[in-house]
Amino acid sequence: MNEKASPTGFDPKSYPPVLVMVDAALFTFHEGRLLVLLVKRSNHPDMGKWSLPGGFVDPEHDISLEDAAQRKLREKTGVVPPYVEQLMTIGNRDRDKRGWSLTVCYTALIAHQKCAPGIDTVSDARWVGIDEIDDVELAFDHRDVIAQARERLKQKALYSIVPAYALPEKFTLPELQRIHEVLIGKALQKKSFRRRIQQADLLLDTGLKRQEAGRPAVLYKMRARSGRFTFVRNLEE
Amino acid sequence: MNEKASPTGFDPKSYPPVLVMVDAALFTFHEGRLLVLLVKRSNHPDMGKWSLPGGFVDPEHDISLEDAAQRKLREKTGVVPPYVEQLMTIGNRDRDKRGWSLTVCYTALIAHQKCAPGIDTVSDARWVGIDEIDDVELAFDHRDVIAQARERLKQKALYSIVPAYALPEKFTLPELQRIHEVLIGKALQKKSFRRRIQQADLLLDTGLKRQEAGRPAVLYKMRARSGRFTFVRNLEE
DNA sequence: CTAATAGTGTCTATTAGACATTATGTG
DNA sequence: CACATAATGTCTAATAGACACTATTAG
Repeated sequence: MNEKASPTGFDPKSYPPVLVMVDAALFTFHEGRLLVLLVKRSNHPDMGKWSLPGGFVDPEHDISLEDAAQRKLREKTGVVPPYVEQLMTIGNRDRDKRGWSLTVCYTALIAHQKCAPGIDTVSDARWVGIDEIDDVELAFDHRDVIAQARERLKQKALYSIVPAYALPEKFTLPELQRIHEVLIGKALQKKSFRRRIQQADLLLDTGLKRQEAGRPAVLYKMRARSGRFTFVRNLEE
Repeated sequence: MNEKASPTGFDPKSYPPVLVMVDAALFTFHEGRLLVLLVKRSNHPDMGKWSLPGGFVDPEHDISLEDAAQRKLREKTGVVPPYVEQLMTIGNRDRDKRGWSLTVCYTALIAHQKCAPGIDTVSDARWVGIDEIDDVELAFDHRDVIAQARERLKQKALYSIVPAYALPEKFTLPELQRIHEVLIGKALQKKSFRRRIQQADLLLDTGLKRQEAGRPAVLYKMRARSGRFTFVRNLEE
């Protein structure tokens, strides 16, 4: 219906260009809080506001969207997070005043300590507690993206142990339960939480323990495919 | 890090263009079979092969991606399906020989009879049984898209009644169970299936019945928010 | 010893699976 | 009546919630 002009078929380049970006909501868990990484915009539009790490896809260097997203994350954190999953794509006429714009958004998780140590000392990137995000001026529609990413993570906390990727490689069950509780927004039964994980055999006992106060806790690490495992029965919200 | 050239900041238009498309895997259920709508490509590349309904986003006319997807679907079926959900976005250097290309893919569901009656008589669009898809020459990476859409629908069949959107507005519980069984790929317990739906109060008794052979079945329709409801406990695969 | 935290035992409640049984239509 | 399909009754099995209990460290 749109193909009327050229007889040799249709020339895609006759369309005005679309601005194509990738953005990533990178979460981590530190000192009992869920944090998201923000970077300060140094260019128009929305200069000076905070935004998710991301930017334009570079067709000359990026092989794929995943590639582009990983590159943006590596530029900000120094490493590629162990969990990167496509969240959704937003594209419309009005989200960027430079033109019709589209962003492919990713959710990513990483251990706090694995990030470039620079992050906390550099002024153009910072971790923000998810509950303080309302006080931050965010660029574009990134507030919506963060909200959606958080909602998806909450769902995953109900039926998987994906949130473990926001912890160090070795972690304790109380730590894992804690991040699930923060995501779900309610206290969980210790017994239920542990039972299902142990029954599904998702974690490997490292033989090490961590002690802070009271009885030392066993340090576990994830088994190979545990990130993809889903329980048939969810925890209750 | 990429912003080095222009002093006034960064010009997105200095990047080579990305081809931006939307594609939709539209499913329906008819005579016990899950069908997907394919259209024959009339242009290069992949001319003559079958593809998902879709095409280039038109920044001058499409307000948003959802808008573009709905437009493409309306062009092929005459109506906008009652269920359209973003599936995923694929973008890379090699999927389209015309250049770096990106497609935002949607999963859609519709009642078979609600489509333009033309579909079955027109040669450039046809419903294909999902199990016969291996025998069809498909354009681009659309085979992957269909596989992913199907997998996601299967998951939804395990924890929701979203598949009901592939049925007419009024449908019977045996019909709904049938499409769930096809998606999940296994027979379900009638009692379990009905019990959970009735307990969650997802359907409305229309007072009508449908009879084919044996006892007439009650015709139901979906309640307002039933499509978003999720059971806490899944059916087993 | 107490305080603190990790981890277990065990009972109940919910709900899916299995499968027999009853209900309601046609011819 | 027989047949076909719809719908229900009822038992079992699996597993999450609740919460009391035991275990292991520090001081």
